[in-house]
Amino acid sequence: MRKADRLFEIIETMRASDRAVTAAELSEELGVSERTIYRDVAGLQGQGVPIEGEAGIGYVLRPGFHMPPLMFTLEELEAVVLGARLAEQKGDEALVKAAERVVAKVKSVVPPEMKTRMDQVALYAPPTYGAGFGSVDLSHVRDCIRDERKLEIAYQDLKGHVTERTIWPVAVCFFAESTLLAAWCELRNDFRHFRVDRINAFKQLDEKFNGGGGRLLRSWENQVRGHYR
Amino acid sequence: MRKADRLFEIIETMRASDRAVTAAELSEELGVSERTIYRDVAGLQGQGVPIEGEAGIGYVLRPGFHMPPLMFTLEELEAVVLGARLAEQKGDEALVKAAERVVAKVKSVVPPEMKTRMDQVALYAPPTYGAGFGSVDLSHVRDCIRDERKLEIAYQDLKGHVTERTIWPVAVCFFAESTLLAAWCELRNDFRHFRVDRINAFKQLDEKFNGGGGRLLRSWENQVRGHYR
DNA sequence: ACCCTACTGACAGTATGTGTCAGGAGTGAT
DNA sequence: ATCACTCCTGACACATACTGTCAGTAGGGT
Repeated sequence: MRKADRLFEIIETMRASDRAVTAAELSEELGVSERTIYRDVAGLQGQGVPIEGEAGIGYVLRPGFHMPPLMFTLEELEAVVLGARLAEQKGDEALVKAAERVVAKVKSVVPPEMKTRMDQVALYAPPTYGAGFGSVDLSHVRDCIRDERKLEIAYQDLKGHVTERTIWPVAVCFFAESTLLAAWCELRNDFRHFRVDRINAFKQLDEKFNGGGGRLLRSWENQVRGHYR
Repeated sequence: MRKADRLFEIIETMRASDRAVTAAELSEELGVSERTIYRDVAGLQGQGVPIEGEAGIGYVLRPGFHMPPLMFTLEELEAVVLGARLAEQKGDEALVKAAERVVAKVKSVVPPEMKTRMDQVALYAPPTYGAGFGSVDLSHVRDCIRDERKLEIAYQDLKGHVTERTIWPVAVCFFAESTLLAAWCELRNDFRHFRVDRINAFKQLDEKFNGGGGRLLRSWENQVRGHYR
């Protein structure tokens, strides 16, 4: 149980200090070697804790680690809860958990009298039956979208023909009836939409594609928009 | 780095859940044995985290434990954005605006590099066509639910018969196909569900009902839950 | 140029975490 | 009163993750 709270201590120490904190100071305070401090900090950074280190200076904790109090109106809180409940019905497992945590976090930064209101939000999104994702784990797909990682899929079209394709995943669309994966298809050399329940197999490739920080997403959006009009 | 964030996950999971969480559930979710969960929980309790465990029930995180909530993760931000987009498709006008404001507020507290990510969330909820609300302004209905104000409606049933009822609105349910208003019906002296697109007229009464701060809502939830099983 | 600092890699010993098994005790429903 | 469920504890063996030491690279500030 030593390491677990040492990580916590590191953050607290950085937050308490106004100037930069050196690894040597932390090492002294926590009674471990500097090497361990460097490892711990690397681990924290890997977890997304915004610690910045500069040679010759030390470490500083960039603001944005803790959540500042947010003020929401009653109506906005209802929107948060309804949104989460809808997301819970539509999303994959990881997204469901994320949605629950969002509500919990919002609840914990909101003034006390609002908290009970959040438990009583009278907006419901009942389960949409049979909206399964087949063999595909959507959370992996979302990871690939974020990382701009290529995917190799076996896809079964309307007539039952199976084709293997390498695709650049762009977006996931939650239609009422089905869930689609929008992607650039190397086979067709164009954007295509794949119903996730018809994807028989998928493999995450090491190869990445260059999405240009949302450029590919925008171009897909434009194409879809044009299509719908 | 596995144990450190597992401890954190345990707390988050407990806080996110409204009911008690069993060690088996945690073990499943975190991919470790139950024995490890018991050890972790014991460790957290030793550190002063107010986790209460009761045999036959599970674990609950006693309120009053105020660990400063951490900033949203990427996945949680995705859930916020998806939730808002779904709410925008399902909700009434006021709720749509509220959902937009939620995203704006969340974006304002998130570290800069996350903001661009939020613009690039690749989860879409296309409009569900023909999900109109008829003549009913749902935002008024939601006001009445919050205020525990009675409603007088003219309701057209499946056969086209119109009845006038005084109801105590309890909840709004967003089904894929339609939107329902759950309410205590004074005419039937029981809970009833009204499709909002079949409500011909509705008038907000000055008279209030006593919902007992969510008691009526809970009793409706229980009745529905029983119905579905 | 010099010191301070953040970083990285390799290596070896050990402390620590983990699963399995086995059992005790309390709770709530039937 | 039984049963199913749950929290909880102890023991033990195995694996692995953690740690310190040493050595070296690179960047910042004066």
